[in-house]
Amino acid sequence: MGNQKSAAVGLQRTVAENLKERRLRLGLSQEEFAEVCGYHRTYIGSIERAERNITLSTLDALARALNVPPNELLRENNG
Amino acid sequence: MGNQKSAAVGLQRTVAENLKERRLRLGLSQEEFAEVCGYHRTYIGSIERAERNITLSTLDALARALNVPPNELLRENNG
DNA sequence: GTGTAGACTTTAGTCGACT
DNA sequence: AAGTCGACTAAAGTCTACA
Repeated sequence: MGNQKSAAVGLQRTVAENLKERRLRLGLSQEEFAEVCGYHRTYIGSIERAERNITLSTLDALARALNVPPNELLRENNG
Repeated sequence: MGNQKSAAVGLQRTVAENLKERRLRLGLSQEEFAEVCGYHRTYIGSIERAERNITLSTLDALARALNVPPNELLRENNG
């Protein structure tokens, strides 16, 4: 077997879906949510479009703002 | 409340502990494991020392090499 | 209220050499 | 077999302006 490096687009999509769903559940716009977690509006948008390969610290900040454990954002909701 | 940005050292430690434990369980050295997942030996070492704020793609690569779901590496093992 | 594009700054990730 | 120190390249993250 070769190495295991990948683009991890799947994980990006999972985070994107979970983020959007939970943000809307809180009744927040991207703009409002961005302010809560301290990121720029356009950056939050690009994460929700699964364009971003975010770091642990960003994942943590999103999770805190959503009031969920970080690993929750990586959970696939097939149901 | 202000924004939610953080250094996420807690998450880094969680990943570090899970990675080391599972790598050892597979009977692999850092060097051997590094080759499996396609990263440099010194980089894997620094992740295990919780010095690194890794991205989703790296988390994914580590998880694949360990044959566990990515969110497993973010799970705190207090028990 | 969101998407896109671009220029910019910071940091993740690479690697060799020595301990 | 693992840690540390750099120097380097690639990409994360910031922000403004316009659609």
